[in-house]
Order: sequence, then C-alpha cells, then structure tokens
Amino acid sequence: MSDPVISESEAVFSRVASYFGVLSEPLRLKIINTVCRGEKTVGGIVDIVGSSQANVSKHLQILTQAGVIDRRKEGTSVIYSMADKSVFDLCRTVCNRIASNLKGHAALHQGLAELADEDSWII
Amino acid sequence: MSDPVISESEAVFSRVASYFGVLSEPLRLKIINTVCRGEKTVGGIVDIVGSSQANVSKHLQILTQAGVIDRRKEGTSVIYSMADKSVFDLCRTVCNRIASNLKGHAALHQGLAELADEDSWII
DNA sequence: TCTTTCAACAATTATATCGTTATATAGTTG
DNA sequence: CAACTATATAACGATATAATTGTTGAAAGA
Repeated sequence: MSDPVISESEAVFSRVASYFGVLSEPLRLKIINTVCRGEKTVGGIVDIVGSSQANVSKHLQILTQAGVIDRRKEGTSVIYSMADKSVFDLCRTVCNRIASNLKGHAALHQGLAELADEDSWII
Repeated sequence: MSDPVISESEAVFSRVASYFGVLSEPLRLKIINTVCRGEKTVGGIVDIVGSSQANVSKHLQILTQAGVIDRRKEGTSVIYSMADKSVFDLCRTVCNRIASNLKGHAALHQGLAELADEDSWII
C-alpha cells in the first residue's frame, strides 16, 4: 500500500463530517427532539414537527441509516425510537457554545447602548 | 406576542443545525485538525491540507465566523488559531460513536462469516 | 517606484440537498 | 379479493454549497 495514511485519514474526516451533516438540518434535530421524548410512529412525528409525511419519512431514513434512531414495525405502523443517546451530548455542547456566544453579543450590545446613552458625548 | 414558543424553538433548531453544518465538511475538519496542533498561517494550512489557497481561505472565513478559530494579522501574514476548544469534545464523541458502529459491523461481519463457514448448513 | 508575496474577493460551474407531488408497497379489515 | 391506512420511494424543481480560476489589495523589500 502506497501512502495509506493520507487516504485513510481522508476517509475518517469524511465519515465524521457526514455524521455532523446528519445533524445539520433543523427538521432532523426537531425529529430527534421529538423521538427522544418517547418512541413515536411516523404519523405521530409528522403531527408534531409540522412537515409533510414524505419529507419526514425521508429524514427518518437518513437518521436511521446514521444510527441515530431505531426502526421497528408494529402492525401497519412503524415506530421510531432513540438509538444513539450520545447525540444529546453533542447538542448540549453546541447549545452551550451558542449560548456563551450570545452572552458575548449581549454584553457588547449593552456596552454599545450605554455608550450611546451616556453623557460620554457631551461636547 | 402570539405563539412565540414555536418560532423561537424553530430559530434554536436552525442555529444548532448551522453549527453542525460548519463541521460537516471534511476540509473544514482537516483545517481544524491542523490548526489545533498549533497556530498557522494560511499558507501553512494550505500546504498541509492540500487544497487551493482560495478554497482554504473561504473555509477559514466560515470557521472564523462560526467562532471555531481566531484570526490575527502579523506582518503580511494572517495567523489562525483555535478559539473554540469544545469542538474537540464534539469530534471525540462522534469518533467514538462511529468506532462503536464499526465494531458492530465487524461483529456482524464475523457472525456472517461464521454462519457461512459452520456446519449449520448441513442438510 | 517596481516587484514579490500573501491573502481575500468575485464569478462560474458542478454537485448536493431540501421539499413537494405523485405513486408504490405492506399490513389490516370487510 | 377489494378497500383502507400507514409508510416508503421516485421524480422533479428550487436552493444552497463547494471548488476552480482569475483578479484585486495590501504589506515588505530592492
């Protein structure tokens, strides 16, 4: 094998990127957030997330294939449930990150407001 | 405000999804993985990741805007460094997830091989 | 001033992804 | 078997994103 390291790490990066890609759609996060509160049928999920059945079905397939959720048939229905709880950690980490970013913005916003209001600008 | 909850959570999901989207490109992960080993100039990054300067520059902009890396000018060069160490947690979690998935596949693979080899199929 | 170097920008093309509509499959019931 | 319900799939258009190429701008040195 000539130069296996590069192409292997290439594959690893692609793989990790793909996983993040699965989580990069608002509707999929919404579906995850719905399913994680208790297993649900497709119809149940459709009612909650407010998108078309076909669209939800497609996203469910993506999530299932990525191993985020599990699929189980029950009569004429299909029931989805969480398979990968580590997604919660990911979402939590990102939420904290975003929140602290916003905190920074809020501080900046307040600083600007103060600077605008104050008598720093008296001639 | 009528029905603020839904639209707000909508915005939150979008925001989180966007952040995951930033991490959903192999080249960006590669850039992160390069910068996290020590701050680097654009040229240095280009040499390591093996993509065009323009392309790398664009991805650097995306990463900077997302707050993942920091930008600082030094003479004629621009030096990038890590800003958000929590990305490491995210990548670690995903890597573990993928690894255990692969382990499952390996187990399945072995099971299939055994089932194919064994005398389970004696008539 | 001219040239070189480094980085960013703009326009283009190619590819991927989302959401919709319409259709197909599978299980259930009459 | 026919009709109904629940889910999946296919094909399409619209949008978005990535990579390339060529150009621009700014700093440093001859």
